[in-house]
Amino acid sequence: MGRSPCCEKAHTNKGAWTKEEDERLIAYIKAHGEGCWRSLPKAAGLLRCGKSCRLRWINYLRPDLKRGNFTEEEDELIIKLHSLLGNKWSLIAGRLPGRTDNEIKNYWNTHIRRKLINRGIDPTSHRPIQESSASQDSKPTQLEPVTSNTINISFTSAPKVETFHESISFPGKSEKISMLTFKEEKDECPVQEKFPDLNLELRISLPDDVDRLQGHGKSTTPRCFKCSLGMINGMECRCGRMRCDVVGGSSKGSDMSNGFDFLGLAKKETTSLLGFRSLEMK
DNA sequence: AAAAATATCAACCGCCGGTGA
DNA sequence: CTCACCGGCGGTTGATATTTT
Repeated sequence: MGRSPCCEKAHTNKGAWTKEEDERLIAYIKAHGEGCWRSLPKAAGLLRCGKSCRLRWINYLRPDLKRGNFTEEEDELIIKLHSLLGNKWSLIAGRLPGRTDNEIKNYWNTHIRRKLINRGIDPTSHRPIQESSASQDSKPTQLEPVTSNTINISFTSAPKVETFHESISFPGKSEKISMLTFKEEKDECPVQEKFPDLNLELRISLPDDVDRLQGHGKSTTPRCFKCSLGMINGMECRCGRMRCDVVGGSSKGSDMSNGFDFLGLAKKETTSLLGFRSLEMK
């Protein structure tokens, strides 16, 4: 069963907006406010799709838009936000009053990318190009096979965040997983210095076994995701019959196939990409 | 001056998550 | 729980403007 189209395409205009259409849209929103984009075109007497109206309003007609060239400060802020957030244009736009996600996205693709490349910086990973290309491709997050039995998870696009290595081994598995884990943001943060009001509210944390991290005990049993979220032994726990926080649990209880294969790490051929950032963002 | 190449950016498309019936 | 609807997002396209040859 397919989804119905957002509007009647046969009777809608497409392409550039005319001045008259703009005026109608502005007048309608001034009178009735934003909302219910689906019914707006009809109510406003526009032969446009609701999405098209929304886009036009958000990106070009809104009175609080800044327009004009980006300042050097805005450039740097965009670069820094991009290094932290990746292509989350709406989040980036949220930190630049008067700028839209579309505008920033276009500006990034046409100006900033080139600017960074000229500086010798890979615009995707925000690392020096040589280093970046040496570590495989330019995806923001990736699994890099380090040795035949070690998998390294790196978060290449967050250079300002201090990381430390952590090795995790799984019973019955020959692989050892070496993770780059986030400690906390370093005290010096140019973005915050320059923009003290900036509240990035970024918390990157995959809850993990505290004992293991602190070196207490010899637990090598991975918790299921739900347990990691503090749902130990609850209905939500999918680890199987064992307490999944039991130190050195039995092969049954610790078998990855029995538990929650978080991020698919149990797979031997782990060459797929990890959407770490998207996990955290959503 | 004209043609070709390149840059810019407004707009579209398809997908996704939230929500309510 | 499922389904449909809606708003929102990110990637991409294509028309137009500008620069280069």
